[in-house]
Amino acid sequence: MEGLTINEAADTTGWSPRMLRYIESAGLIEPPRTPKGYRLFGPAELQRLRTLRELLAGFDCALSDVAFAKRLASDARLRAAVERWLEERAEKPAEVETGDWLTWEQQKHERLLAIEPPTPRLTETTAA
Amino acid sequence: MEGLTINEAADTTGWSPRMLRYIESAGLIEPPRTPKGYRLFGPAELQRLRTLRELLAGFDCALSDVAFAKRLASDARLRAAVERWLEERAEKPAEVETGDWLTWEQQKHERLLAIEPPTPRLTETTAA
DNA sequence: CAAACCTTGACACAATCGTGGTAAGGTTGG
DNA sequence: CCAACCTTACCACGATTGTGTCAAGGTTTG
Repeated sequence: MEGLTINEAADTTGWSPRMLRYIESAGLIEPPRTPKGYRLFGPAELQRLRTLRELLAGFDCALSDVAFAKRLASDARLRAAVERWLEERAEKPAEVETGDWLTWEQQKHERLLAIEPPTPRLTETTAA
Repeated sequence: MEGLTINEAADTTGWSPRMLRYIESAGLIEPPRTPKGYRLFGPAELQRLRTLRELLAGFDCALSDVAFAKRLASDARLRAAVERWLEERAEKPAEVETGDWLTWEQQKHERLLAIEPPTPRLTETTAA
């Protein structure tokens, strides 16, 4: 047979069998199966699992982070939206002072009212 | 006072003041402060906050996901590591003969070490 | 056949995330 | 001066993540 079973894979990668299933459920690996449904971990999967370990430990990030990175890599719309948001830099309204700022300030109260939910919170410390 | 205070910003963005502080603590916004430490939300911050709302709702992702995306954008080494992991595709070693795959494993190991050097990916992504 | 695997599913539990609330204290402005 | 803001720092609480363990049942193999 070509590939390690889940317990053997656990031994060689340092993950527990439980975690191997969990990682699969998170969409980060996809080991092939035998006709009867047994997972078979080939060299590629094993390498991926070891590298994943180093990745998480070395950069102190979470499985869900890598899962999101995968989503980013495969969903162009999501990636574009996130990039757009990140590039919306927080620039100070320094040059708007010429008058745009005043206009904006004047409109601020209108905008306050424009938010449809009648925000029942007028003071932050609402007794509950 | 060139900017809204936290409660005004909360009203215009739909976030609670509590969440505005939380989002800041997550590193996703960085509103300037008055000399005495009061946060001041300018138009850019407010826009960012509204967009963030749409982003999370529209793609059903979490604040921590966006925070990680920001990390990805600003940390080239992390980005390279994650990309490398994602590209380590589950290329099936075809029909690996029983004696072959150990060598293959070893070669892969060497291959990994080969790309280990700090990949001077200097493609700065404008983020800091 | 029976032991030793594998599968999915569930219960459990610490840690963290997302969110609200409150307290103690400084700042602002009428 | 005093009410209404702001600040940080906690406590609380449901939801999710990460992880172990166990149960019920199918599979492989000595």
